[in-house]
Amino acid sequence: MRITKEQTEQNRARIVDAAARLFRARGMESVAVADVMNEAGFTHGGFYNHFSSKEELAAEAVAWSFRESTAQLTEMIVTAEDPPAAFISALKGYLTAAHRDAPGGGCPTAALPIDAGRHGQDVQTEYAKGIESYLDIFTTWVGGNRSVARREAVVLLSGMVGAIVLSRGVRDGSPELSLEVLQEVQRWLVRSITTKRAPE
Amino acid sequence: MRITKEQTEQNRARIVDAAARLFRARGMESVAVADVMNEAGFTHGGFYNHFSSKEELAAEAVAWSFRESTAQLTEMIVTAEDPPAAFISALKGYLTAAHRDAPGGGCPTAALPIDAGRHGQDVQTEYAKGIESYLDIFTTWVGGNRSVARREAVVLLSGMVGAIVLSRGVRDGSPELSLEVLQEVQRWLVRSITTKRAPE
DNA sequence: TGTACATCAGTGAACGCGCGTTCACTGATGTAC
DNA sequence: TGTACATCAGTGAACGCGCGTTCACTGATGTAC
Repeated sequence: MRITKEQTEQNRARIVDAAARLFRARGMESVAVADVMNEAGFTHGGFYNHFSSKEELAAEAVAWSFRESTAQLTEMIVTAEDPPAAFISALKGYLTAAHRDAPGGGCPTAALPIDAGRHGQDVQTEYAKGIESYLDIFTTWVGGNRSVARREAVVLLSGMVGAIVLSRGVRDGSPELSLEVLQEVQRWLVRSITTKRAPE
Repeated sequence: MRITKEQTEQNRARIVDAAARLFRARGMESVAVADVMNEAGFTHGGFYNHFSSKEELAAEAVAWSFRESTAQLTEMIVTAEDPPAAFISALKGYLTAAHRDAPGGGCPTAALPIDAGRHGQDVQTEYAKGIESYLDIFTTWVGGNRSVARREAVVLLSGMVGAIVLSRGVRDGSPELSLEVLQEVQRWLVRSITTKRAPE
């Protein structure tokens, strides 16, 4: 059952993509190699034709999800008629119940920080690179002096990530609190960006 | 080898305490029942004399860690000469490498949001109650109009939690970024509270 | 271009190991009288 | 208060199951000539 080289590459990509989704949705520990292979449409035995270990897959899946999600964000902003407005609108969309409830296709920054912290160098390196790419996008669109914007970006990203992880943590325990967190941080975020832009 | 009733209660508490530490440090999935029992100084067989399942322990451990950590915080503020200053100082201490590197004895809000989100009702309920108790403390010490203070508390807590989880996620992958996040969010936090207190 | 062999992606069974949970056993505590 | 039996927390072995990883096998693709 040997397969075309291109087909092999495609299959490998399908595995990474499946892992990227499952890991964000259910956590790296709770997803088995067999789950990933099954999600990708294969039996689990073939896994080691592509990867030397689950850890290696984890690092690639982290890189993959950041690439996908930063590309989406950039695309959304750049193709808009009013990019700065689209940026704010994207950040607002980040802090919604829809994003909270769909971690598998959502932001890896918010889905994986704790899992990343508990994994090895490779995973953490990819995670850190991913965060930097988010910060770069934020810094660009916050505008103004670049080093000031960078600081603002760090604060914005922290607030947004904190809001998502908290809202997910209490979702079933206190749905009101979960929504309150999203709403208040969204309000704060819009206020922060617009006042930064038009000071006084 | 039957044991005194009081001794039984103490032993149970030791198990919960060990779990509370290990779960925050390494995550609920990665810590085995046998690890907890061993940490508490027992063999693992006796676990089910105290708890009906690991899940039940998880819910109790969450409640326990919040009780411990909010009590510490309150104590620290209330016994200080200048409580409002002690509050700010406590928040600053939250955003340090020391706290980042000691999740086992640190804030459960920052250590467990994602684990909590992936667990059952009981765990999430305890987690949500814990967050509310944190928000109550924040709301009190932020001061001013209570509903405004509550909003401020939600934003502060989100920013702080986001900063800690991010700094932990990139610690080994990018130590500089890890510190940058803590530092910038700390700066933002102090600015937020002090300007709120003395507006212009 | 055609042929013959080597390669290797996918399959499905298997291996070891660790985990949550159960169980038989022990002997000191708790309790009924 | 003293005695006799029941209870039950702790021990250590065991059970089943799921996991990461390995392996023998297959047959179409890749390659050397």
